[in-house]
Amino acid sequence: MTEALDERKMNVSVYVSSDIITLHIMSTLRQLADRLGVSIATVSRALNDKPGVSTKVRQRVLQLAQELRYHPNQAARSLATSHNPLILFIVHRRQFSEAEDPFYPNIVQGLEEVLSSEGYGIMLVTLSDSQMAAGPTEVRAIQEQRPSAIVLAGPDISSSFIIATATSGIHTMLVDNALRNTSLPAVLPNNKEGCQAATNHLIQDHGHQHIALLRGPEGWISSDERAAGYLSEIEAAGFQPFIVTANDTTIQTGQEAAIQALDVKPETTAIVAINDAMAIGALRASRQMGRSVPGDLAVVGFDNISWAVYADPPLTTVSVPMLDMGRLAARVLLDRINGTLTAATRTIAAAQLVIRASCGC
Amino acid sequence: MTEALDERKMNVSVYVSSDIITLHIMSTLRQLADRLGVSIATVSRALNDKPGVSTKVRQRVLQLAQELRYHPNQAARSLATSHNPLILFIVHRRQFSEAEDPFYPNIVQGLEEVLSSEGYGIMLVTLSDSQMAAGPTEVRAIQEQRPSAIVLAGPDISSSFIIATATSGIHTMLVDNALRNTSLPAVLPNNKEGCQAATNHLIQDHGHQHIALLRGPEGWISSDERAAGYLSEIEAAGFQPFIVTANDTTIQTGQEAAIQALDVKPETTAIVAINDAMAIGALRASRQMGRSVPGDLAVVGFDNISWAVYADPPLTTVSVPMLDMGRLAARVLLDRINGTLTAATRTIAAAQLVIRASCGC
DNA sequence: TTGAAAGCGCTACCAA
DNA sequence: TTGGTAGCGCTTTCAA
Repeated sequence: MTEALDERKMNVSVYVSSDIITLHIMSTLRQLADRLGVSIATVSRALNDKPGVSTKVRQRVLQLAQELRYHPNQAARSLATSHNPLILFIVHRRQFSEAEDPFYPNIVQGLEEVLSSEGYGIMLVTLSDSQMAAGPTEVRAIQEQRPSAIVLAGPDISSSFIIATATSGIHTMLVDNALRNTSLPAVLPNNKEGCQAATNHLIQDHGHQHIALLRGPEGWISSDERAAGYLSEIEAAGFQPFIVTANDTTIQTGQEAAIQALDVKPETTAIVAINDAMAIGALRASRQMGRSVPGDLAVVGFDNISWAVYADPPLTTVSVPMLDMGRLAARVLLDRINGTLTAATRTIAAAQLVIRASCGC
Repeated sequence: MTEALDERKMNVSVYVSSDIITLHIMSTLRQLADRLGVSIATVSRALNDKPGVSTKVRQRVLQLAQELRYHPNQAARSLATSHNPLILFIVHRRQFSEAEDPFYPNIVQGLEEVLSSEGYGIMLVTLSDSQMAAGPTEVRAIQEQRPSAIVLAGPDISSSFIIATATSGIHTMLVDNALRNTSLPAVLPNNKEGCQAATNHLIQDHGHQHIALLRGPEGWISSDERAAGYLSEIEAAGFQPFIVTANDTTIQTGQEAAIQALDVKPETTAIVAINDAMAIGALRASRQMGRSVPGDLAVVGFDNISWAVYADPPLTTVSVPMLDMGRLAARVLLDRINGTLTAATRTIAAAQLVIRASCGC
């Protein structure tokens, strides 16, 4: 089954596997031009919807491109235009753990959905502590790919890294994070209002007076803002705030924080957790300490992850529309890249209280 | 604060934002060569560790590259070498849902970890039903990026798409899927043995005789293999198998399947679910039907997702090392790309029974 | 050991 | 409306 193939000028790659011989032919502008008897410049214009091509020629080009399944070589295009339609999605690499959501999967999904429709790709990058410390100039993907923009996701990206990236002249935006006193575009959920709603629900609808907050590290914007929402409601009601701060926002730390809260202030009758993971930890802690939820202790979370509804009891929480946040981020990014929008933007996605059983309803 | 800058031949991009002016200079081979008084060919050789450069010159090149923070332009390199160090990670886009794990996040994490250390990037692509039907030639990312390899993840990628991709001459591998009668590399957990261990545990250690299986669609290899594991143990023990097949493997379908199982065969005392999502659904169903777990009904899952331990009761399940599967997949891929390994490989990651409370232990 | 130069496939400018 | 052509930044022959 052998055949003499002149590979030299043919742009043909031959793949041999057991008995199958497949030719994967990628056509080029040159080939289209030759077959049509026109110049590659004309073909390029036609394909890119640029003016200066007669409708007749344009149609013939489009037609043939279709037939030959022509697709431009992105590397060549990037080289010629100095523009790579690629977004880098960067997160901090957590060590030692199969984290629940290492990549904000639903946000990435939303981003991918709209970016791909505009011809952009999305590349995932995780940064170790040392890479983060070394800064963006030491991140290969940034330097070698020359992406159109960078998304920095999560509260655990150092602000020095953020600043270095943003000032390096590359479009940068933040997701689930924001930099104060800065005009960096960011998309965030409506943290404060969401947490106000949750806290208020416990106060107004259930009459709780001793409500503890379980939160993550100071400086993590979501924790800070949600805490602010909690505080404003507690103070408006004239109650004493009681806040336990953990160094991470996981089930584990939530459990520990809840135990501490109930130890220190046994009179606590309700807990607001900064996210669902911590809330689930709190559920766990209360079971462990012999308190029934919601009978002896009400618990509300934040995020509305998919497991929240299956917690025992089903978790009252504040729903964060991750998919939409991804889509929003993509839109902002595209606007920036296209220069449509130059003003600073903080995009806020609506977070909504979803009432289930853990609050006592 | 204005300054006349000749941008023409300078490779300088100017970024102006409020008061800051930052120059992001990307040096090129040409610049290194000029500063050193050597040819770009020499610089290229030195940088790429190729023979034919005196150690003296090589050192000077490396030194200067360091100073100028030189990084090669990947687009130019891809164009020149016809090789793009990029892996496409492709999944099927689920409609209408913020799926729990749209991207196998931990697998992606494992992939990224080892691929990035070898200079490869990983790009995420989701395929709609229509794109899947149209085949790989209609996927822009595949045609335009010319990636080094493609990872097709999940059981819901059509085999026609898989075959078309694999025979198109591009390195292809499967994750959490496999094609029978084919030499396509794939990485999978040890499904059958894992499910045997789980089933066997219910039989031997807990004395169950009426054990139902909740599974996903026929043809989804993980479901098939796990079901085979269940069957072999049930039959070895001389019991009657009882299998409920759902059309997806979610909490929702698990709940429905469990209800159906308990309706049809109320004598069922134990349930093996094909994954943790379905197992959590089963937990839910049994609560709903007034059966306590594990008292009236034992339940075991598969996957050991991070929430399994926090289910009520904590879920006995079979742990699948997602992170390792990603790493393994990356290794296989790199071997393929480098031509180190040409033989077909099915890589099996060890799945292990982890015993918690839902089985009755 | 070095350098010159021919591409890789495309865009964009300048002439015709 | 067209075509010719000079790059984009790099790799890789081929000569020197």
